[in-house]
Amino acid sequence: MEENKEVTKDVKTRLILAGIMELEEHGLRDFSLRRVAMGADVSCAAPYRHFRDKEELILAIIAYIRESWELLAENITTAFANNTTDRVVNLTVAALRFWLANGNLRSVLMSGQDELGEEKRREVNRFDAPIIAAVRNLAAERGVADSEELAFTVLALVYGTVTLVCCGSVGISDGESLLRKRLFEMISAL
Amino acid sequence: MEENKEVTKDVKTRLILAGIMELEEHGLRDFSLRRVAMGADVSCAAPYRHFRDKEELILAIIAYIRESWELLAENITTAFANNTTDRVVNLTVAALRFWLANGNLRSVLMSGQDELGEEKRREVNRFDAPIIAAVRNLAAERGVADSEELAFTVLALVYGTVTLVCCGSVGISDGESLLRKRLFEMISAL
DNA sequence: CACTATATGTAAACAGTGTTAACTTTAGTC
DNA sequence: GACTAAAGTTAACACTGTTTACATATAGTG
Repeated sequence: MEENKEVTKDVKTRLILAGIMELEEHGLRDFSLRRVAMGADVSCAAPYRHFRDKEELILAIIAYIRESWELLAENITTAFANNTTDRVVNLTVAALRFWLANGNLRSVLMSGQDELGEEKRREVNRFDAPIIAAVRNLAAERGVADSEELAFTVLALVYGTVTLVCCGSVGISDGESLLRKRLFEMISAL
Repeated sequence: MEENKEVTKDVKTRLILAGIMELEEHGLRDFSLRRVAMGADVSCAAPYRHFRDKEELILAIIAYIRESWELLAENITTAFANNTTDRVVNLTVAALRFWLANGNLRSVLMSGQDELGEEKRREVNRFDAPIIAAVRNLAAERGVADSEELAFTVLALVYGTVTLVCCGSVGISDGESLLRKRLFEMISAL
C-alpha cells in the first residue's frame, strides 16, 4: 500500500493547505512557519524551497482562498443575472459573510500601517472586483454617471459593517439586515 | 547634574512611551517587548513587573492613545455645539483621520478573528462613544426614532472608508470628500 | 553511459523573541 | 535593626524565522 495519508500532493500545495489550517487554528499573530512545515510532514527549512518568506506563503494562501470567493461571486452573479439590484445586494451580503468567516485573511490584507506592498494591494482589489462590476452594471442601467463613487460607497458599507461586527458593536444578523436596508435605500434613491 | 535624559518618569510610563515609539516604528507585527525594554533603559524582564503580558502593555498603549482622541473629540464637540449636523460630520472626518494616522492601533483592535477579549471590545466602543453621542443628538433634533441604527450606519461609513483608504482603493482626500458627501446626503434625507 | 546541473529535501546553526525563575537591591514599617 | 514587599537584575528555556552546508534524486547533454 502507498502512504495511507494523503501525502500524494506535491509539497507546495501541501504547505498551502497546512498553512490554511494553521491560519484557522492559530490566527495570523501566532502563525508559525515551522508548525506549517511539520503539518506538511517536511523539515522546517523545506518551505524556503517553494516560498521566499513566511510572507510569501501567506500571500499564496490568500490567493488560494480568493479562488473560492471568486467562484462564489460568479455563482451569485449568474444567479441574479436579470436583476441588477439584487445582484449587488446579494454579492454585498456574501462579501460581508465571507470576510467575517475569513477574519484572519482580512487582518492580513487590511491590518493597517503595514504599508502593504503592491502585491497585497492588488489582492484586495481582486476581491472587490465582482462587486465593482455589479455596481457598474447597476449604474449603467439607471443612467448614473459616476459609478466608481457609488461602488466605493457600497464597498465602504461592506467593510464598515464587517468592522463593526468584528468588534462586537453589532450582531451579525443585525449588521446584515442593516446593510441590506441601507443598500436598498441607496439604490432606490438613484 | 541629574541624568540629562528624561529618565525622571517612572518605569511604567516610560515603558508605555517607548512602546508607542516601537509601535510607530515597527508596527504591530514586529512589536518587540525586549526592544521596548531597551528603549526604556531597563532589562528585558522589567516589563513583567508592570504588565502581565506583552498584550497588556499594548492594551495600556491603546488606552494612552485613546485619551488624545477623546480630547480631540471633546474639542470638536464643543466647537460645533450649536450645529448638530456639522458636529457629526466633523467628528466623523476626525475619526477617519485618526484611524488612518494610527493604523497600528487599528490593527490591534480590529484585526479580525482575534476573538478580541472583552477588554479590547470595550476599548473599541469607547472610541466610538463621541460619534454615537453626536448622532443621538442629531436624531433627537430631527425626531428620528432609531438613533442607534443611524449611528451604526455613520460608523460603518467611517470604518469602511478607513479600510478602503488603507488598502489604497481610494486616495485619502477622495475618501474624505466622499465620506462628507454621503453623510450630508444621509442627514439631509432625514 | 558518464557527467553535469538543477531542483528539492535534510540537519544544524544563528540571532532574536516572549516568558519565567532565582537572586539582589531598595524602600518602608514594626 | 529586623522583616517584608516591591521592583529591578541576570540567566535560562522554549520557541521563532531564516541561512548555510550538505545530501540526493532527477533531467538533460556530450
